[in-house]
Amino acid sequence: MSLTQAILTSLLEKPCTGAELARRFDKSLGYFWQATHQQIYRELGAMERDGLIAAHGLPTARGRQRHFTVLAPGRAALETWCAGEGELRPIRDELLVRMRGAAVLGTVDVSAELRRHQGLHHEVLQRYEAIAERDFPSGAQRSTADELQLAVLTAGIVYEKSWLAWCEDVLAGPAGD
Amino acid sequence: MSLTQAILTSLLEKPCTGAELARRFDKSLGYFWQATHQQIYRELGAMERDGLIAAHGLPTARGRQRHFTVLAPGRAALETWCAGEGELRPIRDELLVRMRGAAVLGTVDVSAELRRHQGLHHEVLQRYEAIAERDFPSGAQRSTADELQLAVLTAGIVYEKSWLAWCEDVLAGPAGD
DNA sequence: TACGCTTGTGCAACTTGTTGCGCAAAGGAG
DNA sequence: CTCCTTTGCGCAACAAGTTGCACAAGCGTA
Repeated sequence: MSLTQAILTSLLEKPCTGAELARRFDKSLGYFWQATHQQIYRELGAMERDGLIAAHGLPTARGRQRHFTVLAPGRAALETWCAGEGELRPIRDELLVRMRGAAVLGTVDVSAELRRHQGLHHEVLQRYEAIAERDFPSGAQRSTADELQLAVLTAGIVYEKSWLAWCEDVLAGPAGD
Repeated sequence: MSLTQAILTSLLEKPCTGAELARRFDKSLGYFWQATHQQIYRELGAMERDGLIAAHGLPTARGRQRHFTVLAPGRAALETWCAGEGELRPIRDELLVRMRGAAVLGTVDVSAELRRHQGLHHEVLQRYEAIAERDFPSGAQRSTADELQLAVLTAGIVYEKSWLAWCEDVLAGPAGD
C-alpha cells in the first residue's frame, strides 16, 4: 500500500508527530492520497515495528507526543518502491453510475447534479491553481524536485479541468440538439 | 454504496445470474465502478433480504444458478438514489505518490514509469474509443438514454486523454530545458 | 459408468478505509 | 489550585474490498 510510502515521504520532508502528519495529509499529500488520522496512527505503529521509522517517546504512553523520524531501512524501502511499477487505478465515480442508472430508468434528470459537480470541480481547480501560483510562480528558477512537485500539482489541475470540460460538454450537448 | 445501484441498473437492463453480472461488470459497468464476484454475491444476498430483488432458485442450493430480477422497491430505490447528490471522489494515484517521493529522495528517475503509464492510458483510451465507435457511431440518431450512456463513455475518454496529455507534458517539460 | 473440466455459488479470512468514542497531557481562566 | 478546553494518541467496531479455497452441478469424453 502507498500509505506507507506517503508517510515516509512526508516524514523525510520533516519529522513530526502523528497529528502533524494528519494535518499535512489534509493540506498537501492528501490531494492525491487521502488518509484519516486512524489509518496514519495504525500505519505508524506497523512501520515502527518493522524498523522503518523510530520515535522518541514511549509507545504505550497515551496522550504523549511521539515524534517520528525515518531510519535508513525506511529510506531504502522508499527508494525501492519509488523506482518500481504500479497499476492504473480505474475510474470509480458515483456520478457516472447515476447517469447509467438514469439512462435505464428514463425518468430521472441528472443535469442539476452535473451542474453541481461542475461547481465543485471548479472550486478544487481554483484551490490547485492558487497553490501552483503561490509555490511555483511562473518564470521562477526551479530545481528538479520542484519540477516533480509541480508536475504532481499539474496532474490535479489537468484532472479537474478535464472534468469541467466534460460537464460543460454534456450539459450543452443534448440540450443544444 | 453505489454497488447496490450499479447492480440494480445492470439487472434492469437484463435480469441474470450472479456470474453473468460479474462478467458484465468486467466488460461495461466495471469501467467506472469495479466489483469482484464476491462483492456481487454478498450484495445480491443483502438486496434479496431487503426485498429489492428476487431470485428463482433456492437461496441455499450451492452450485445452483440463481436468476435475479428487480422488484418494484428496487426500482424505486434506484430512482431515488439517481436523483440524489454525491461527493467528489478525490484523486488517489500511486504514480503521484512515487513522484512526490522521488522529489524528496532526489535519487530516483520516474520517467520510465511515466512512459509506461502513457502506454497503459493509451491502451485504455483505444478500448473506449472502439466501444464508442461501435455502439454510438457518429452521425447516428440517438435516444436520450443513448446520450447518457455516451456521456459516461466520453467521461472515460476525456479522462484518459487528459492523463495522456499530462504524461507527455511532464516527459517533455524538464527534458526540454 | 467413471473421470476430469468448466461454471456458478458461496464461505472464511484478511486488508484497507471509516466512524465514534475515550483517555492523557498541556495550557489558559476563574 | 481547580476547572475546562484543546490537542495528541489510540482502542473498538464496522464497512468495503480482496484473495483463496471449497463444494455442487453440468457436460464432454473415454
